[in-house]
Formats: sequence, structure tokens, C-alpha cells
Amino acid sequence: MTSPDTPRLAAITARLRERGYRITPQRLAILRVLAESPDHPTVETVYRRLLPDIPDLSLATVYKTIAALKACGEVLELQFSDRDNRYDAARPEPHPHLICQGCGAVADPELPGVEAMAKALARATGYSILTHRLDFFGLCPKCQIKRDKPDQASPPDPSEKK
Amino acid sequence: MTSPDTPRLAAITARLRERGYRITPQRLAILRVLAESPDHPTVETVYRRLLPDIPDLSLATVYKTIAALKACGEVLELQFSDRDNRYDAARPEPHPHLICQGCGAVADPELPGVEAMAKALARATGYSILTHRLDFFGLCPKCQIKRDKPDQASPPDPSEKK
DNA sequence: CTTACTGCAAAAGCTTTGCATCCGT
DNA sequence: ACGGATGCAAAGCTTTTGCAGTAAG
Repeated sequence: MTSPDTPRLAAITARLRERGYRITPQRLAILRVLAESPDHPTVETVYRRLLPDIPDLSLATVYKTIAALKACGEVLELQFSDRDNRYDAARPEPHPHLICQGCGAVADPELPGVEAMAKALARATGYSILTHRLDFFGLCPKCQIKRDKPDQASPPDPSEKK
Repeated sequence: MTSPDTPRLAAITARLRERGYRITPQRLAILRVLAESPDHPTVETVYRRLLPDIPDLSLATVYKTIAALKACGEVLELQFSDRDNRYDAARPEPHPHLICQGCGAVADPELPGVEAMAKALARATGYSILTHRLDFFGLCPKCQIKRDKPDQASPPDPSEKK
């Protein structure tokens, strides 16, 4: 029932182990979701996806596992103050995101050039730039259509909610 | 004692008025801070700066005033989930920020090119892009120096804290 | 005068923490 | 066995909300 480890998942567990973290079944499952979900899940989403398989999983464990990943630099955290943070352990290095304000989808567009901006900025300002965040907010094609038909409005993330 | 209105402050109050919002002394003071502070203050910071002049000001009023500004599109909100949000009513349109992780300073570097990226992205993905956020995180020159002398570490925002 | 605004306190979220028990290594 | 991890519940923080009194237009 357990799928084979992807290279990325293997790299994460290796890193955690060498930092002294233990790989428990809960952690492995959480890491798998974080490393293999292309949708930048929230903590809640990770939790709910795993609950059927691990009925006594706790939200705290998901938070703590993500804290471990952050300490190792193995996850990218997209912070929001008005909604749940979202996580990407598949690509922990900073990269641009395209966020649909209709359905909440988060995509990873290919968009080079930011690194160059960072270098130019560092040169111009004297700052040492360690990381960055580039998010574009808008409406995906689907939500643009739905926006025109007020009948069937598009609630954020209709699939999995409280 | 009251400084003359800057053009930006006048524009904000005009916009609020035409939307049916009332300009109270508290609001005017809050708007003044938000529109004229170059340091992207937090709600707490706005509150503490005004407390000497308006001793019974409440935090809720600051939050509510910012909500009004957001509804009118007259303030830029930089959201963080692990610290207070920061606000810029001087330049409400999206623009890059340079954030020092040592002292918490937020600067407005001149850095064109993001708009072009947004247009290219919209074309390539079919998304309609409404806004964006570009933040660079690093250490300002001062904090780089302090980082080397562990003696006098640089606490975030040494001037005004709880 | 009408209706929005203020300040206070309570409520709401999301995230973190304390602790006893459990289980990787 | 040792020491970190888990799960539960409580605590923490920032932000929002409800309400009675107050004041802008």
C-alpha cells in the first residue's frame, strides 16, 4: 500500500536523519504528502488527507514535522495572515507562485529572472539577500468564467473544507 | 501642532469620504501615520506612536481604519503569519520590498520589471493577474556588521517594543 | 437627527507549547 | 534504555466582532 520513495522524499528523510530527527510513520506520511503534492497544501489539508490512514494523527504533529523541515531548509513556507499558510517540500528553494483568488489554487509557473534581480539589488543596496518571495495573485481561467456566471459562484477550495 | 496635509493624505481622505466613510480625529491621525511613515509600520506601531496624543485610542480603531483603507484600495498590506503585518499607505500599488531579517526594517527599492513579468505570465497561463507581491529578505549593511560581532547582537526593532 | 465610529472586552483563528506516554534507534 | 516524538489540551498572538455610548455630516 505504501508507494515507493521518490528521490525527493529520500533526500528529505536523509537530511532529517543526519540532523538527528527520527523518522516515524507519522512523519514519513506527512513528508510524503508535502513532497509529492503539487498543490501546496495547508497544514489542515495534510492532516485531513492522512486522517483516513492514521486515525489518531494530531494536527500538532503535522505542525511539528513542518517545523523540523523548516529547520533543515527542506520546505518552502508561503505565509498568509488571513488564511492558512501553504507548504511546498517538493521545491524548497524560493520560486514564483501563481495564486488563484477564486479557488485558492497555487501553481508554480516557470519564470526566470528573479535571481538576477536579487543580485542587482544586493549590489545596489549593500544588503546581503538570503531569500525572496514572488507571488502573483489573480483568477485562473476557470474562475474567470465562473466569475461571469454569478449563479454558480466558485467557493474557495470546494473539495475539502470544514 | 497639526502638520499640513500632504497630497497623499488629502487623496486618501477624499477617497474615504466619497465612499461614505467619516473622517474622525482618530482616523485622520492614523491615516497620517500610515501615509507618511516610510517604515511600513505595524498596527501596534501606529497605535503606540499615536497613544501620547490620543490617550484613549484603541487598537481596534486602528484595525478598523486599515480595513476601511483596504476596502478602498488605499493601503498596501504586507502579510506575515509569524509576525505583525506591515502597512504602506504612501504607495498602495504593489511594489518590491527589501526586508532586513536582523532589525526588521522594510525598504522600497527601485526595481522595475515585475509588471512585465506579470503580463508575460498572464499571456502564458491564461490567468488574469490582479496584483503581486515581491519581497527580498536579507541583512542590511548594519546588521551584517553586527552579525559578525556576536557581542552586540541586533534585536529586531530595538527602539519600540512591548 | 441619523448613522457611522469609538473603545472595551470577548471571540475567533491559526500556531505553539507543556506534559505524560510511547516508540525509533 | 535513552531521548526524541506523539497526541491531547491549554496557552499564545494577532486580528475580528459585538455592543452601548458618542459624534460626524
